[in-house]
Amino acid sequence: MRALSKTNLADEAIEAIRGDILGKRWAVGEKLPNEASLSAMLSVSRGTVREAVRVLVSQGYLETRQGSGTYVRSTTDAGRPLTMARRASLRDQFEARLALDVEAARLTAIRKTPKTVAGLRRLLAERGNYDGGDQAAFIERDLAFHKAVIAASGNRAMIEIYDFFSASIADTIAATLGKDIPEPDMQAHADIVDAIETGDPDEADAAVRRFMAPVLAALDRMILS
Amino acid sequence: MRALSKTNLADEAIEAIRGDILGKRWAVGEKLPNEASLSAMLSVSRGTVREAVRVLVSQGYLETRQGSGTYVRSTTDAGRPLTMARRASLRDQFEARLALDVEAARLTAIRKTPKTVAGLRRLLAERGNYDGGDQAAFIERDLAFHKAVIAASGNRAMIEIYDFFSASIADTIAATLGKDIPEPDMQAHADIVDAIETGDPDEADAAVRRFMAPVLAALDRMILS
DNA sequence: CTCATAAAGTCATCTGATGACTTTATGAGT
DNA sequence: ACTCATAAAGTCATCAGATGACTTTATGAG
Repeated sequence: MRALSKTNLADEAIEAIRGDILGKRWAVGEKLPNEASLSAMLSVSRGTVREAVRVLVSQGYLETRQGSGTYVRSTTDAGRPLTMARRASLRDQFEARLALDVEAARLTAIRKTPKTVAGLRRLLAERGNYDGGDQAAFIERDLAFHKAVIAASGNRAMIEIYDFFSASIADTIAATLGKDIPEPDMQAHADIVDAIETGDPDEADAAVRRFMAPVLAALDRMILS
Repeated sequence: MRALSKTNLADEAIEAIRGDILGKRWAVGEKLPNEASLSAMLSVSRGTVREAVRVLVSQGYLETRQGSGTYVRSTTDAGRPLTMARRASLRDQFEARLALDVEAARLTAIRKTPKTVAGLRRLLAERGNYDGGDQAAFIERDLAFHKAVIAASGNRAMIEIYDFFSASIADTIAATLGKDIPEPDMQAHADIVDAIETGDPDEADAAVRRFMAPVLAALDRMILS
C-alpha cells in the first residue's frame, strides 16, 4: 500500500552523507572526498552527489569552497530546524496531527477547568457547520477549535508542532479538496468537549478518532485521484 | 565581511524561484514551468535548475512528482524553525513524544511486515535490560528501538518530529535522572512488538502507554519545575 | 460512451566536457 | 638556503546531450 522506502537516489545520498556527518565520520572542518569519489562511493552520478551536497549545504551541515573542496560545518543536528517534515505527504502530516489531537484531548480532559470548557464550547458554536460558503474560512474556524484543544492541554511543545503543521495542512486542504469536504460531524466535535468536561481521557481519545476517521478516508480518496 | 554579490548561479536560481513563490506568482498546488523552461528563463543549465529546485523541495516550498511536474507546496515562509518546542519542558517534550509513540505503534501494527517485526525483535534483544552500566548507552539503545517503531510506521513527518525531540530528550534524561532510572520494563516493550505482530492497534496503543506511564511518573518525581 | 493503448510530457539519472578557482609543486634568481 | 613568481594538479561550478522511468493526455476500436 504505502511504500516505505520509495525515495529517489538524491534523497538516499542526502541521508547517507548526513548519516556519516552525524556519525562523526569526518570532524568539523574536515574535508569530504571529492565529488567523483563520493559519486563512486554512493554509486550515483556526480550530478546526484551535487544535488545532495547542495541540500546539506542549505541545511548547514556542509560548506563548499570552489577549487578547494567540501567541508563539514556541523556534526550535530541540534540547531536543525524542523523543516523537512513539512515536505512529508499530506497523509503523513495528517496522521501526525491526529497523534497530537488525540493526546492533547486526553491531557485536556485531565487538566480541564470550567473556563477552558466554556471557551471550547464557544469556539465550537462559532465554527458551526459548513454551509457551503467560504470553504477556507470554515477550515480556519475548524482549525481554531482544534488548536484551542491543544492549547488547553497546556503542552507548549504540542502547540508549536501543531501550529507548524496546521498552516500547511489548511493550505493544502483548501487547495486540494475542492467541494468534496467531509461531513462537518458536529456531533463528534461536541463529544470531544463533553468528554473533556467529564474528564474522561479515553472517551476524548475515541471522540477525536471518530472525527478524524472520515477525514482521513476522504483524503485517501482525493489523493488517489 | 562576506561579499554580498559573490554567489553562485544555483544560489541565485534558488532566490529567484523562492521570490516568485513568496510573491505568489504561482498558487499553492500550481505547477511550475518544466525544468527546460526554468533553465531558459533563468539562463542557467538544467542541472543548476535541478539543484535549486531540490533545495526548495528540502525547504518545503516545492514538491516534485516524477513524470508530472514540479508543484508549489507553500507560498509562505516555510523555513520557520521550531525553536520554542525544543525549549519546552522535558515533561512537555515527553508527552509529545508519547503522542507519536502511540500513534506510530498503531500505524505500524496495521502496516507491519514480518521483516519489520523481526527487526524490532532484534533491536529489543540488543537493548536488553539496564544492567547498571553505561546509562547513556542504554538510553541510546532504548531510543533506537522506539525510533524503529516510528520508522516502521512509514510516516516521514512523525520520524522527523521524533528525531527532533529524541536527541534533547535523551540528553536531558541521562543528565537528569541520575541512577533513579525506571524499571526497564522489558515486558511492556515485548508487548508492543507482540501487538504489532498480531496487528492489533488498540493493544499496541495500550502497551506503549503501559511502558510510558512509569517513566512519566519518575519524571514528575525528579523534576518539579 | 468506455476503456485499453499509444503518444507526449516531465522528472530522474548518467556521461562527458569545459571553465573557474584554490592548493601544491617547481625552479630560477638571489 | 631562501623567496617568490609561475606552472601544474586538484576540485568545485556549470553546461550540454542522452536515456530511462513515470505520469498525463490523446487516440481509436468496440
